[in-house]
Amino acid sequence: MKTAITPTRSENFSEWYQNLIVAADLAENAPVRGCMTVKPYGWAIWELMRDEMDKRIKAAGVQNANFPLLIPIEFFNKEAEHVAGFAKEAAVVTHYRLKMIDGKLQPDPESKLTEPYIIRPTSETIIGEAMSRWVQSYRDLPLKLNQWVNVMRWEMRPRMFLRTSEFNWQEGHNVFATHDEANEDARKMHKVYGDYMRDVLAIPCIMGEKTPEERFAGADHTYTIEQIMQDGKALQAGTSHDLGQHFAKSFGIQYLGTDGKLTHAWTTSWGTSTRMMGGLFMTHSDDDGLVLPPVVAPYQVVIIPITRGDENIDAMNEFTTNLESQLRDRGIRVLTDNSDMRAPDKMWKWIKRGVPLRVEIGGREIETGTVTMTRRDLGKSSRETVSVADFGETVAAKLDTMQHDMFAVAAERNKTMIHNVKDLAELESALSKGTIGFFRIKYTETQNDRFDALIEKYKISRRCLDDSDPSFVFVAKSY
RNA sequence: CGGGGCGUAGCUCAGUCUGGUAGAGUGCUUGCUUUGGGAGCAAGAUGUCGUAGGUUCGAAUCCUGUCGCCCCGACCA
Repeated sequence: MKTAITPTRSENFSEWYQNLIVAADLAENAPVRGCMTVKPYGWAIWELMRDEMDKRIKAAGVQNANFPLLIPIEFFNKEAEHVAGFAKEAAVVTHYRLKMIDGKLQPDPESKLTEPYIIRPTSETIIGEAMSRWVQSYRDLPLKLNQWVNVMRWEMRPRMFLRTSEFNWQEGHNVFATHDEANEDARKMHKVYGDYMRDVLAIPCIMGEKTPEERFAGADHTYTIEQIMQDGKALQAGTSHDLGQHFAKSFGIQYLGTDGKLTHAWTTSWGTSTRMMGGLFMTHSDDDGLVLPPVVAPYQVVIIPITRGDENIDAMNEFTTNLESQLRDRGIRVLTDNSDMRAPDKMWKWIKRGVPLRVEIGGREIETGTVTMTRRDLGKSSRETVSVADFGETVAAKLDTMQHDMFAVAAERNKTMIHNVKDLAELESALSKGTIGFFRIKYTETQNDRFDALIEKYKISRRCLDDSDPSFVFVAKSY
């Protein structure tokens, strides 16, 4: 059978993924190394994802703000572990103007900055500096801030959406009076992320704490959301950190308590990025292209008029206008594709872009007052004809069902991707046989040289501890 | 940053070994016939052969430099 994307997932997953991005018109590689240009269709998906996440962040009592793109190097120096984590991938701004030298525009040597700036890879430091001034008294706490910005990390091996040198994200930074509150907050935002993945992106996740080996540079605890891709690899889709007092001490974030004593505060930070889009695409899509859960589909329904040139265009327009308004009244995003492409080409275009429901309208439907529709996730076999009178209600119900079905299908697949292994021997045996997915093993089994050798040999890593029993750890290959 | 591969039409690539006026498929444009899961025929347009230099009567082709991309490592929120 001919598929819209070649190679197929089973033939070559990573090439399939790259071709998917092109076929669905999501993004392209930018002229700047490691960076991508997100195209309108891709960005429309991001906007829906972002708006939904923003709503949930605000519901958690967080306010949005905006901090500078450039961070003084000295700020990075203040937290030793943090510097070590990001120094190797920092882009540095050293000059502030250009000059024509030998017919070429070059940084003007005269404009060299005495103190260079780093383009933010994350903003703990510059926000920490602000917090040290904003937090004076216990009355200023808790302080909860978030920003939606782009950041830059000089990646050696970029992959669209999954790892790009520049990416967009939200980073939340909260301050509390006590460690208990801070830790509770880190866990709370972790849960916000997990709920979001399930309800909005229809992606089942493994949620848990990072082991000390894998936690964020400068954190006491890192809580992660790990997704399982169709090829069994892990994707870290969001993290929430309990930063202890590290940044508070480095930046002097202190408050005067009711006891009249000056105490260092406790901070958290938590982020999700455009990487989530990569996870969304890799989780649900198939060999014919993108499959989007209705909640984040720019067009939830596309109406495709099938014309032969001999029908009454006015009747057709009247018919589709009625259908559109039925959907708009229910807040459903709909597009009628009146472009002059041939009908089969339109079909494939919207299949590749993952539109949840395709509606076909031709002379047959107009005559009988019916509508024919097909679900993207189930394909041709789900083609069904309903009466115009029930259209809006049927569509709303189908979109809702589809959102849940997509989660269920992914959850079912995840089950087959998680393997319990009792010791290293069993783990190695599975890996050597090419078993894909996550392996659940006693954490203590991974505390030795033999496990380190397996990491080296099979490119695996500890993804996170099992939330239901933290003496177990999940191990997998990752993106 | 190491190892390998590749830069030729919008896209995928042939042509390079063996130097001699730039090619195919697809897409695009136009027309007719078509149209319910990727239509057919016909006509047409499209290039600084990544880039800079060298060798040569002559370079996509040979030589040197350089830039970029992909894959595999190393590195990594």
